[in-house]
Amino acid sequence: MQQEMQDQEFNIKQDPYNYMLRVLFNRWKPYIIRAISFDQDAGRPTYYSAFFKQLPITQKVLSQNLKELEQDGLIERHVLPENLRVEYHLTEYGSTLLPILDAVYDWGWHDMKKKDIPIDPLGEMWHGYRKQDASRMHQPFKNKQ
Amino acid sequence: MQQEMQDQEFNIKQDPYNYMLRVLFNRWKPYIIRAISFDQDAGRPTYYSAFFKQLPITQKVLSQNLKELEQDGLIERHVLPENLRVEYHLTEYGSTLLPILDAVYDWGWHDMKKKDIPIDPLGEMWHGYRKQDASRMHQPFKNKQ
DNA sequence: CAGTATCCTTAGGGATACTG
DNA sequence: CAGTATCCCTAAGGATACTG
Repeated sequence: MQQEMQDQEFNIKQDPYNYMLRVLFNRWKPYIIRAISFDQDAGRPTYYSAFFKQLPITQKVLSQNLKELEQDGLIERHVLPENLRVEYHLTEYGSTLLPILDAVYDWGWHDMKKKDIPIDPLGEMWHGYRKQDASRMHQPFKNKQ
Repeated sequence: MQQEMQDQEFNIKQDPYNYMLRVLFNRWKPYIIRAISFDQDAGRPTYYSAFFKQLPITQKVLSQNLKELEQDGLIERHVLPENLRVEYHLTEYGSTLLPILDAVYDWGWHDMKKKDIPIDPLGEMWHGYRKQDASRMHQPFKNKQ
């Protein structure tokens, strides 16, 4: 019985850390979730087009990530037929990730400060590390100027 | 003065989330830190060769990650000249990441359970989700059978 | 407006061999 | 024993064009 146990190796594909790399810790998901959460706090939904006003992400990558986040139960997608817009909301389940994201951001923020690495001010606003300035926070990245 | 603020875009390279993707959330670092922490709890150091008994990682990738972790102040490297071995320890600073890693693992573990995704038992032992079995936990991955 | 579809680039990691 | 050095490969993301 010990033998049948021993012929197993660690399978990273079935481990929660690796799983979380797919579910949450990729290049854009923390920012997408943060953007939705930020709008939610302000009492408004997040439209598909709104992400581009905050994040230099392409449509392909955004759509991919939104689809995965929806399939994983972290966000909800609502189509408004009258004007062809689509709203995104954080689910309650998805919001259970916010404390983790906060802890990660905070650790990183302090480490960067400690090491004198410059920190992006927009991200700081989203996280309350800098006074919020609406005129900057929704300034489009594209069609700038 | 508002103008000079507005002509800035979000620079992901200077944001803590992205920074943490390099510092901590890559394929192997959570496991490396976990392995050292596990040995530390058991009162012993972690030798370079010991990682290969737990993780299917290559020497190149392990060395790379250990070097970064050391440069980032998360682990310490001690050479024992008498027998040419090298020990690795978690620094106090590095151990401040453990609560975050635990929270990430736990969220992922519960999510996988909820969705009936099989979870690797070795990782569960390292995290106390399964009774520890020393005979399995240090079974080499390489030269198996 | 909110997406697909295609093509391309690159960074991270894997395999293997070699070294002080 | 504890690493480098090379070469290779894939998966994630970027650029651009098109669509209901």
